Amino acid sequence: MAVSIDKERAIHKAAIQVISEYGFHKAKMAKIAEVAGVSAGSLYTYYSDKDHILDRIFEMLWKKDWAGLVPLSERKDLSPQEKLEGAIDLVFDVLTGDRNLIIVFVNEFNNFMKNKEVSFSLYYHEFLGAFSAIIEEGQATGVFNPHIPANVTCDFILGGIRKSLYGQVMGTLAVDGAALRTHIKAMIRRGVLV
Amino acid sequence: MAVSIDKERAIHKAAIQVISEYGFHKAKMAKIAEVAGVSAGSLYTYYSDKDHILDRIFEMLWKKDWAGLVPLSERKDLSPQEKLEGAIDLVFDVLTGDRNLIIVFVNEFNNFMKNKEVSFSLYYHEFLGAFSAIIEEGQATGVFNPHIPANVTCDFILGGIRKSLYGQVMGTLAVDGAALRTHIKAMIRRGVLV
DNA sequence: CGCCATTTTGAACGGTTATTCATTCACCAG
DNA sequence: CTGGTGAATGAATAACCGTTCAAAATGGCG
Repeated sequence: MAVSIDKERAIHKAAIQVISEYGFHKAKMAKIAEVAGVSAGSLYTYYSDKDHILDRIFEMLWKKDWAGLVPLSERKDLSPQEKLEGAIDLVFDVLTGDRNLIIVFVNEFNNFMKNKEVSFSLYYHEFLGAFSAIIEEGQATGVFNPHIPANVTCDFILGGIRKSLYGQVMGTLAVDGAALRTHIKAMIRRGVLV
Repeated sequence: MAVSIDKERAIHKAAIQVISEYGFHKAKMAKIAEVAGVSAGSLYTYYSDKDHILDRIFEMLWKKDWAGLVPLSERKDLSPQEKLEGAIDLVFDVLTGDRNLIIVFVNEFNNFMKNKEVSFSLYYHEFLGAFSAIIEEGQATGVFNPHIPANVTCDFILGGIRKSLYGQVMGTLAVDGAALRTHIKAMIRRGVLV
C-alpha cells in the first residue's frame, strides 16, 4: 500500500479550511482529519506534527507560488513600474484563488515565524529581497521616490495589500477582487492625493 | 483588603510583555503572574480568564487611546489633509510608546476578533467609521482620489502602517520611529512615483 | 492466490496548563 | 487591640487535545 499524493493534498486543503475557520491553535487535528476524509492517525503518515502542516502551507506559498518574483525582478525587458505591477499581480493571483488561504496567511504567518525554525525562510527572504530590488531599481532610474527607504516602501505596500485583501474576503469592502486590485495599484502609484 | 489598581496595571503590562514574546496561546498564565509579581491565583481576582486579559488590552486601545479619532474627524477647523495627518499621528503616538504593544496588536488582534464577542467592538467600528469619514470628506472636497472607495483606502493605509511599524520594531527597517512616520505620510500622500 | 510490506484506523495515553479553592494573610473599623 | 472581611497564595485539579501504537485493512508482486 503506497502513500497517496491525493490524500496529502486533501489534508493540506482541509488544514487550510479548518485553520482559516478556527485559527491555528483552535484547529483540532481531529477536525482536519475529518474534513480531509482520513483518520486522525493518518495525518501522521504525511506530516510529522501539527506545526509541520502549517509549515508546508507556507512553504508552498513562498517556495512555489511566490518564487516567481525573483526572475521577474531580474528581467531586463521590463521597466521598474512594470515589474512593480507584476509583483502586485503575483501577490494577488496567488491569494485570490483561495479565500481560506488569505485568512490563514493574514492571521497565522507572523505568529508562526516567531521563535521557530521554518522550512521556507530562504524563499521568504528572497521574495523580500526581490521586491526591494524592484523598488531600488526604480529609485536609481528616477521613477520611484528615492527619499523613502526601499524596505519601508516594501513593508507598507505588502501590509496594505494584505489588509485590503483580508477586508475583501471578510466582506467589509464591497468590491470584488479585480476592482480591489485596480484600486490598490492606483493607491500605490499615486497615493491618496488627486 | 481592597483590590489594587496598581496590581491590575502590573498584570496588564506583564501580559503585554509576555504575550508579545510568546504569542497569546503560548503565553502562560503562570508566566504573566510571575512577571507581574503576583501569584497565578491572583490573576483571577482582576480578570475572569485569560481571554479577558487580552480583551482589556484591546479595549484600552480602542476605547481610550484611539477614541480621539472621532472628535478629530468632526472638527470644522481642519482640512481633510490635516485630519488624515492627525489620524496617522494618533495611530503612531499610541503604538510607538510601547514596542510590545505593537507586537501584540499586529499578531493577535485579527485572531482574537474571530468567532467571539469582544467588549470593544463599538469603539473599533467607530474608529473605522471616523477614518472613512475623513477620506470621504477629502473626496467630496476634491483633495483625495475619489475613484478609490474610502473603505479600501482606509484598509490599505492602516495595513501599511501596521506592517511598517512591525518591521520597525522587529529591526528589519533600519529607521527610527520618527523617520518612519515621515516616510509613511509621504507614501500615503503621493505613492511611490516621483 | 496468498504473502508481506505498508498504510489506515481510532481508542487510549500523557503532557500541558488554565482554573479552582482551602488556607493564609493583610488591612481597617470599632 | 482585635475581629471580620475579603484579597493573596500556590498546590491540586480537571479538561483538553496532540500524538502514539497495536491491530486491521489494503494492495501489489511473485
